[in-house]
Amino acid sequence: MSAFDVQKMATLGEAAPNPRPSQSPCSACKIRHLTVCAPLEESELHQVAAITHSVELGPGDPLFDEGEPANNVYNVTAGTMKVYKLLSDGRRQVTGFLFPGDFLGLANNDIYAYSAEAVSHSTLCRFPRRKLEGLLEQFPKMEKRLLGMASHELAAAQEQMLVLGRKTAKEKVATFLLALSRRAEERGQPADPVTLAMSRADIGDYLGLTTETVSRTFTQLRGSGLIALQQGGKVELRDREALQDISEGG
Amino acid sequence: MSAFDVQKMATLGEAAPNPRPSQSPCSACKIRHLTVCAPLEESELHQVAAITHSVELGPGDPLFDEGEPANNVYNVTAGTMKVYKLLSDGRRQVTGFLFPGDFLGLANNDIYAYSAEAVSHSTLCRFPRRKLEGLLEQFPKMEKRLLGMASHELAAAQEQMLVLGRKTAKEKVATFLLALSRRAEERGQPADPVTLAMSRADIGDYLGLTTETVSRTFTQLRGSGLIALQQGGKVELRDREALQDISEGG
DNA sequence: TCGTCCCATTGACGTATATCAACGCCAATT
DNA sequence: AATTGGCGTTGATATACGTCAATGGGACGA
Repeated sequence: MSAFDVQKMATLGEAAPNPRPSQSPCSACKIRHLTVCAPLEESELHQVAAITHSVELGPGDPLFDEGEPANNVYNVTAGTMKVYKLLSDGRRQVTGFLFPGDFLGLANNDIYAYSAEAVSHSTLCRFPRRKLEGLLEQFPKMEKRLLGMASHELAAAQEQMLVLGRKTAKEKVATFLLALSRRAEERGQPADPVTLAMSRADIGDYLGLTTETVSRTFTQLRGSGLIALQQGGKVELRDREALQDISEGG
Repeated sequence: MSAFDVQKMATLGEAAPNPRPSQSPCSACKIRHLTVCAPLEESELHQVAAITHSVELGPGDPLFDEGEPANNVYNVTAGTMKVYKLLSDGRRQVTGFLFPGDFLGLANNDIYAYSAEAVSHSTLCRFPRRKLEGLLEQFPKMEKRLLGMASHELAAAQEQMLVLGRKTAKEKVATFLLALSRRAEERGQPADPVTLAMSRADIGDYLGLTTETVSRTFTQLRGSGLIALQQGGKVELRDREALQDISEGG
């Protein structure tokens, strides 16, 4: 068992102190590409760079846990993260997967409402909350940008409620694959084959299914020729139109 | 599917003209109490009043439909609204119930992502989007307030994902009743008995259940002495602690 | 090279909830 | 008073998905 795993188990068992992920100041060069910074002028970027730090996480590393004081917000710059909520008996709901450009850690009270953990090796840009607030005061356009991102997330959350509450397993998986493909495309990555960085268990916890049902549904879609499972967790979408029809309940 | 449902779907099928709800300018007196206006000075309120109109809806009246151009945002001032999304075959997911103080109509592209309809007789304050944007430019603290409200909604949406994806029918209903009670309390209304303005079908579509299962679950909770069903859709919470335990999966 | 562990897959079986159907209540209408 | 329609409740049955269990493969360390 690796040192990493020991650390993780301790975190789960007792309220362990936060892991100490590697950190270094964010370079202005990278800051420029952060989604929240899009509206800023070149001359304003260094003020953002002054308050940020880079964080690096390996697969399975926690970033923060539900209930912790929300001292930071983060922008994903590389890798894949997942955010989730737990019930006391261990049932888990993954509320989202996060990719480069995505934002996390906004909390309306001062406590994180969910836990965040790396799915694959990831890097993030950390904004101390207090300092960020000063920045937002200074740059209302940055605040406007944040509002836009929050609205976007809210719409995604409502869409996911429809998935969780009213779609069948097959429809859920088809919806998931297409959404993942679209998001990959948005980031300029290949939309087909889609890379599934996360495990079947994670997908199940995202879609309100068990790993077994997810697996069976993949098998079923493969049997119908709609997808093909490749090496390295890649999924080829062989018939997007049919998947689209299924995802809409057609 | 009942005749009622068919009729409703027909309304959606053809791009029906918007209902023409009764409208009148919002008085500054009421504006003052709008949640978005909380941060504003007395002297600033009349500028808000200048752009708003009051809208009145009866039970079942639509406010807007998913896919329509999002020309307005609204603040509920009285009554109960519901917002929902539909699948092509009529399956419905209610993504939220809205009470006085709640905001709706924020859309990050220019299209409503969901439909909104009155549950009970309701009044709302309408903000034309373009004019509101000017106002937000002028009052950054109003924008900050909006961001706070959006964050709050986002947290609620994530909580609801946990409910939809991972809770049993009994846990769902217990969670729902407690949440409704808390929200009534926040608005200064009696937390017990809770008034259920919405039908069993609406509750089912909110919790990812059928009306029958909702009904049976109420019956079951009543049988255990945890709730009592009163006249007028009121529910007495006779054992909040037990309900709380159930809602958390204990 | 061989275990070990984790993960994905597959099978057999169980069950929570959906579906289909009937009934009663209440309010509105005639 | 009789009729109608919407809504909530209850019962019988069906089924999609969960649960439990076994197997196999790839990554990793001894």
